[in-house]
Amino acid sequence: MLDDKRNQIIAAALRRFSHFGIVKTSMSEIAEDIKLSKANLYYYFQDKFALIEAIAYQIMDESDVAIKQALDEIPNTLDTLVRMLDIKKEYLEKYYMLIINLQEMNMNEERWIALSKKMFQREMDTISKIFERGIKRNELVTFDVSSTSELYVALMRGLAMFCDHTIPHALVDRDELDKIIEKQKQAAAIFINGIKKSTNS
Amino acid sequence: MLDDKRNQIIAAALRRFSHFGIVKTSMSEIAEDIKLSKANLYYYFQDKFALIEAIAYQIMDESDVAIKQALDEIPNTLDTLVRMLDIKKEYLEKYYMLIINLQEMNMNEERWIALSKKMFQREMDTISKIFERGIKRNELVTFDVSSTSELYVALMRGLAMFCDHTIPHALVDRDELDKIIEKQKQAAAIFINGIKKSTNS
DNA sequence: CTTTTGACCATTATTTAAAAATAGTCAAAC
DNA sequence: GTTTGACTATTTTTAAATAATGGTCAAAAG
Repeated sequence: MLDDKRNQIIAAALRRFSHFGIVKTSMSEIAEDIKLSKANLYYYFQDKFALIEAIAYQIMDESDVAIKQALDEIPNTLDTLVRMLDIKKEYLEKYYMLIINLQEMNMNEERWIALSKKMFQREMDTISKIFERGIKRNELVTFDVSSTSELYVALMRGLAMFCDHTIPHALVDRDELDKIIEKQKQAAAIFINGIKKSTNS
Repeated sequence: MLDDKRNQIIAAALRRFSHFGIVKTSMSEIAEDIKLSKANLYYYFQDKFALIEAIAYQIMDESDVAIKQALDEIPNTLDTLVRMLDIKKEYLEKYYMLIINLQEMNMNEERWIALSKKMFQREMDTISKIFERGIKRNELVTFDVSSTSELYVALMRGLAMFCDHTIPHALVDRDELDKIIEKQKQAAAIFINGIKKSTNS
């Protein structure tokens, strides 16, 4: 079955990408891993980007499921965001090199920018949902959900990038992950407090 | 006078650094600009770093004066922070290349890291003062000023780095400066609201 | 004693050309 | 519908040669 082969390829690529990164993984290597010729791989995926894109979407879908579950289980807005940060951490650890690479790719090529924007958009949509629920639950004040969730996501990403006070250097240091998450949680708490309906201090 | 020559050198270096950047400016060029031999320049500054450091401190001091003035004129915390962002924007525009370069320098060398940390520290100290005043004025709740101002500065810097939703790429795009400041102001508003004493929504 | 300089060196950047690797194609076979 | 070996065009790596730059120093000038 066509789909099965595609998934096999995706799995092999995912393994290499998340370990060695996108650039350091060649299409031949991926093909060899599952005993295919490179030409055959290109029968299933138009080009390298298409393969990467498929993987990116798969990861996004996968983590969306986990987050949707959290949304059902946790009513409180802040707790949900905190949970979300933990989930994101899991994924970052699991697919480290891949995710890092995805973020700092040939950002002068249309398709890469489009993918990057899509990923940001998906994250924004999730946050929007959480915010909207918070408003409905009368936990948060009314505000422009779109621009605020955009700000929130940018904030969290920026915080990740600017881990210690020295180098920004796009790639998140693996060892500093815990520290980053901690800061993000602290920021989330203040942020939510800043858009919460006041109930006395 | 020794100090006069030093200032002359600093002025010349500042001109070149803020225009062409640190790396693309050679010590010979700076010397030539003010009709000195390179060897003579080294009589006044131990090495290139010492010169850069002197400039960095000068800029920090200069902007500190402007900010201190804002602190005297504006009582409200958020307004003060907004003013601060405007001041920072001015400086960033004025010394663009220099400041950008300063942030992404050989960050594996001790002295650079130290300078970078110092700059962060200075920014943190200013924010701390603003926060402390806000607490004293009974405008803000009581909180750990140190860790919170650290978070605030990191937040703002990260936001600057993560301008549009695509490339993080350490250097702030000059054209996007207005957009960035806008976002920073929005973030500052929510942040302050998040640590403000509630007065009813 | 302070300031200035030309000549000098070591190390780092830049350039260039050749070699190797890689993305992607295609006609033909299975 | 799948699979492949053989092929190209384009990037990446590599390595060597060259140029530029940071930094030193002994000696001269003021």
